[in-house]
Amino acid sequence: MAKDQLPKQAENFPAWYLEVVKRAGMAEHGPARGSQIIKPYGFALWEAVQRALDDRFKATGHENVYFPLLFPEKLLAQEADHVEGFAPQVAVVTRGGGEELEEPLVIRPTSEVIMWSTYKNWIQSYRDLPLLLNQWCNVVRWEMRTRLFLRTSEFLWQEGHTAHSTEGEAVQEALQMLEVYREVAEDELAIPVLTGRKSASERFPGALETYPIEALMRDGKALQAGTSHFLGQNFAKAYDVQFLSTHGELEYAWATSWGVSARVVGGIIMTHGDDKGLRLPPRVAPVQIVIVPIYSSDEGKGGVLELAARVNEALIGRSVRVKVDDRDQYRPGFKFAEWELKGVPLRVEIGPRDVAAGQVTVADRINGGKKAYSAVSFIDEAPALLKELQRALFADAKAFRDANLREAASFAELRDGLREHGGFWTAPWCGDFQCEQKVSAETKATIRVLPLVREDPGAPCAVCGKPGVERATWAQSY
RNA sequence: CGGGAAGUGGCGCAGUUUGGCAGCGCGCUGCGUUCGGGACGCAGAGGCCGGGGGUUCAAAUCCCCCCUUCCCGACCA
Repeated sequence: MAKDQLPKQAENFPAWYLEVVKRAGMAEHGPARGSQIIKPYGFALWEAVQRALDDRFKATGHENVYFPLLFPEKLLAQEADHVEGFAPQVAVVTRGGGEELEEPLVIRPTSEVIMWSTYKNWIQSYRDLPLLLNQWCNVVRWEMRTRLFLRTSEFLWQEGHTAHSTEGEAVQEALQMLEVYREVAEDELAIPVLTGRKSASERFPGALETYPIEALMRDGKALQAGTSHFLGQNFAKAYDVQFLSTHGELEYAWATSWGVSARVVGGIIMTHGDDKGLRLPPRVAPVQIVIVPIYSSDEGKGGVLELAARVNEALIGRSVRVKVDDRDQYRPGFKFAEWELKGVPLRVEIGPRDVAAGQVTVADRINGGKKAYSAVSFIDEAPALLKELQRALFADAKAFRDANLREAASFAELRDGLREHGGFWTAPWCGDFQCEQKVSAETKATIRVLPLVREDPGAPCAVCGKPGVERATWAQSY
């Protein structure tokens, strides 16, 4: 009988989540308020996400850079909406070298300010544009309430900051990166997402449009897994970034910024996890196949380890991330449970019976179940099997998301649905902040997305009954 | 930042009410038996009881301040 079981996912989702994060060896709390230490297994997953994103950034012409962690506080004050939005969450360094600093330094909560105040020096002509830069870094935001991966006071992310000569090009850039994020979420992380625009009240401070990807967690709450912003000329004007156009006129540059953080690691856990722990998408799983050798006597041991080593090498030859768990101190049942907790997509069991039959026993973490393969055919089929599991995991998550993406015809239905069922609820909206606020006040939900292209819903606002201007999608969220 | 709960070997906890030798389970180390779904025996190691101050002959235990974590709100990737 299994000892030391996880909390049931359905009974206490937050406790289940924290247990998985800790027991799978992904992260633990750090010593400072809201900080976290990311452990090797969690970091390996983040690295896989980084690779998937970075490959696409390069493919779309972006270059990586690094800007300072600290910059003078007064720089922050130049863009009104931006400073107002971030001031409460900014950490400030006031001492250095054993003395009070004359000029306090802020720890970046995001880098629009330091980058755009520098872009001023880099951009003179339309020939300097577009400027397509990204950086992988950490940022600090003094959040009131924190949770491992999902909201920590310091977090890892990438932030792209681009400058363009025309409004149209900047909007296209923001939408292009939204599409990159959608593709990484769905094709790599197997997380189906909604894309769209944010309402004015949910927009990034200083942005004209914010385009998010929104995912649905297994407890019915939404998670913003990435955002792309069209910033207009706000930052160019605040930091005086002007260029000479083809017509010889001085113009302000157009900006975008976009980011994905290590929060998505939490998103993977909460999208795919079950009562046994994680289920990882093969494309980003640090270990795709684990081989567990089983032997009951020293005589059987040699043959088992030999077959395990052969399968291991053959899989490495097929570019599979494979690991042989030959730890002597644990028995097979313990290893099975542990790798299930860690979410490894396929587990290969090789024991004396398998050696005798020239076969391997393969357990499937995504769909469940075990199946015997001849060693040779498993080696041949493994890459295709992993592809199939990736597809199955996405299909699973999508079925759940689609089943929890509902339409509300009335305010009562919207309110009760958000309160009682959770998930996404779509309803016609008049566009007024008052109506948005009323729903939020009664349900704790917020508008997660509006359609990318505004379209008449052909029905009155579910809240006030005035003519609707578009359909809003609501959910409670992390 | 408001309301609630909690911090005791790596992890999970008891002990605090009523002050008096710091304990239990898991894990860890060694040896042996085991090994196809979370093994067992024997012998060990490991703790300024979150931090600082106070009361007392004596503090994990009582008082004050601070820090951190969890849950519920307000804030957010």
